[in-house]
Amino acid sequence: MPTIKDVARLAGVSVATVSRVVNNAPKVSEKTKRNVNKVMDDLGYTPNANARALVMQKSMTMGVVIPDLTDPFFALLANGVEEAARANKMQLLLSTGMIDADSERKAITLLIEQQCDVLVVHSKKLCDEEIIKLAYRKPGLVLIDRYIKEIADRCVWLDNFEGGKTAARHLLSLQHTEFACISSKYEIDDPELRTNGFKSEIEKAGYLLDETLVGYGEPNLQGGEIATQTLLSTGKKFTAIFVYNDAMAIGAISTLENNGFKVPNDISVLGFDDVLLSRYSRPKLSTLHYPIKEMAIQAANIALDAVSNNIKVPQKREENKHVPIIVKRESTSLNK
Amino acid sequence: MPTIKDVARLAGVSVATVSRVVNNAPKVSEKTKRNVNKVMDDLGYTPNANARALVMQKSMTMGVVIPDLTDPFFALLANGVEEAARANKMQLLLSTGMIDADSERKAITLLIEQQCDVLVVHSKKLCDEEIIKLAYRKPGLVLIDRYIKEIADRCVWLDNFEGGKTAARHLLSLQHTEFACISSKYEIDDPELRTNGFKSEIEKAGYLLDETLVGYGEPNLQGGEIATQTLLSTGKKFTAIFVYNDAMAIGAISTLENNGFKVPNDISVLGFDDVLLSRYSRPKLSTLHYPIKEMAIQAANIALDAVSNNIKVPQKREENKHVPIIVKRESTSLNK
DNA sequence: TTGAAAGCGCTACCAG
DNA sequence: CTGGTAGCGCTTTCAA
Repeated sequence: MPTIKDVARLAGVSVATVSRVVNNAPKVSEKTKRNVNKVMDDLGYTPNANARALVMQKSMTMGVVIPDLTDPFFALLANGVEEAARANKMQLLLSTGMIDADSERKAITLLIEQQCDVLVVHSKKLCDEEIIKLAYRKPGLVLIDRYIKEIADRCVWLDNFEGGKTAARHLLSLQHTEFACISSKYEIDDPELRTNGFKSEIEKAGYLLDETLVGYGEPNLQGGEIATQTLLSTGKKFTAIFVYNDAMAIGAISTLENNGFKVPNDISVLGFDDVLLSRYSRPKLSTLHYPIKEMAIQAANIALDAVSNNIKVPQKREENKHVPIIVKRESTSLNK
Repeated sequence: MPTIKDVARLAGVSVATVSRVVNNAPKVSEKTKRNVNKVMDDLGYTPNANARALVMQKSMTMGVVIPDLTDPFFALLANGVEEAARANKMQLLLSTGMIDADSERKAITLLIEQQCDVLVVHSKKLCDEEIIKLAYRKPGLVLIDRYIKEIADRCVWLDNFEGGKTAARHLLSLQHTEFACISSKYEIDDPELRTNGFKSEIEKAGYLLDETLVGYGEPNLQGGEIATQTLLSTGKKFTAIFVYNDAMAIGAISTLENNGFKVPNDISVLGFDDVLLSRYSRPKLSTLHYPIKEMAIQAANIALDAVSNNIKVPQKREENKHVPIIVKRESTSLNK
């Protein structure tokens, strides 16, 4: 690969001049500019971003850590960060770290080594203290999808409890009174918060959420199918189910229909997330929209602000908290 | 951020020594090693990958360019590259470049500037010559999902024509004789190749593919719905449809069912790609498995070989060509 | 087993 | 408008 020196030599100018035309700095004569550009073209010269980052002390690079690219939810999160990167002429680095604290830590470390200026991190397994420490070390690090009080202005998160309540309100407004709920067995806060929010609003309205009508499963199609089967096997009646996520909800619909129930006529099914899947399901899934892409972009922008120490307006915490909203499609309807 | 010098100073050793313990080079006494490690810990020192890349002349970085992260197909491609990167302790850089040649070129250039050692590129719009030139400049660049004769050993691609034929054979074996086909209106080779392959095999078997029973649409749910509506409006009879991709196929099923046709009982629907979606559809979609993740991993490995000039065994071209295979699920069945 | 120093490719400052 | 040069953080000889 040709370097700036090669260009300088062939163009008969100094490296300083080449640098100037590369970054089109003001004071270069048209003539030399043309000349240098030509040489660069001939040589197929590309500036070395590493060298530049080294001297500039910034890499124009934005990192994101997510558990898994194949999960459409996280792909959308990455997509948001990528868009923010592109908008700021930065390059996206991506690390995946799932399952355990170790791999999450490793993913973050790798990105820090690469000198990412900003870092949008999705981490569920690293403990609070460790993340707080990282956040202090790295001003451009923002946490997404998780709330830690001590660094609240560096977090962008969803109010899952409120989401559960919103779900309940939707179903209640459709005059349902007999509810079931499917949750995830994964050990993170979200499922519990959603279920509790749902339950609290149901009870506030004077109804009950039967303990045995709360099912659990892996947060995917099959998990939804199995959990629904279990719900059905209680023999208890319910006319509406609130499901942890869209994938499980689609599994629920499938099992329900296989057992002779029509969705939504006999039973309404409400998902969560509003991923692509929900629009592809038949009936199209009613769900709660999780604005993950917008949240990702916001996270990136907060980080960007932090590093360019723009007056560093400490964000109002409330603005970093998001609330999912109902997207009513076809899988929920009036109870009759 | 603390640098190697800070560590050296505080540990009372030279930077050379620190470097040795960071890279755990052999000849360092246990004692200094412990000492230096402690200082690094206290300081929260992280090596600067840019500086390292600069002197080592390699970045331990793998780049991938795809059109769009939100498309599950491309997410899976990126996922494959990411896995290869992780397996080789490299970091993943991702650039998106869709729509036009310009943005594809820009995406690739960005990655080259970042000094990615290997580069897996999905590009449909850049012309052959330009890609060939890039491939010569950059030994670690491998093209995925496209075949260019001159650099065949740097390409990993799918035989779309053969895929169309496979689709036909599947439907033929199910005793269908009246066919329709839905293609994509996008201006790339793939749709045409698939349709032509399909047609050729149908005709070989002595049947016809009615020109008016070949529909076109955007390669998404809605495109499939609209195209199917058009097909239906011809009033002509068909018992099997071969659809360009899974998203459109699901749209087709939806429209078919809305018009009173049962899938697969009245009409069989066959998709292409075998993305996640196909398992979430009801009936579950029969489709052709496009091994994009494996192809991505292979592409990364070819690139890796090329840069570490491992005897540089020129790959057998045939090995770089992949053929989709039928995944029979529920949307296709015996014609009766 | 350790240290000194050159140099990777680039930017930015200071001179001219 | 242009050139010379220090130095970004690191690895890697070469000496000690």
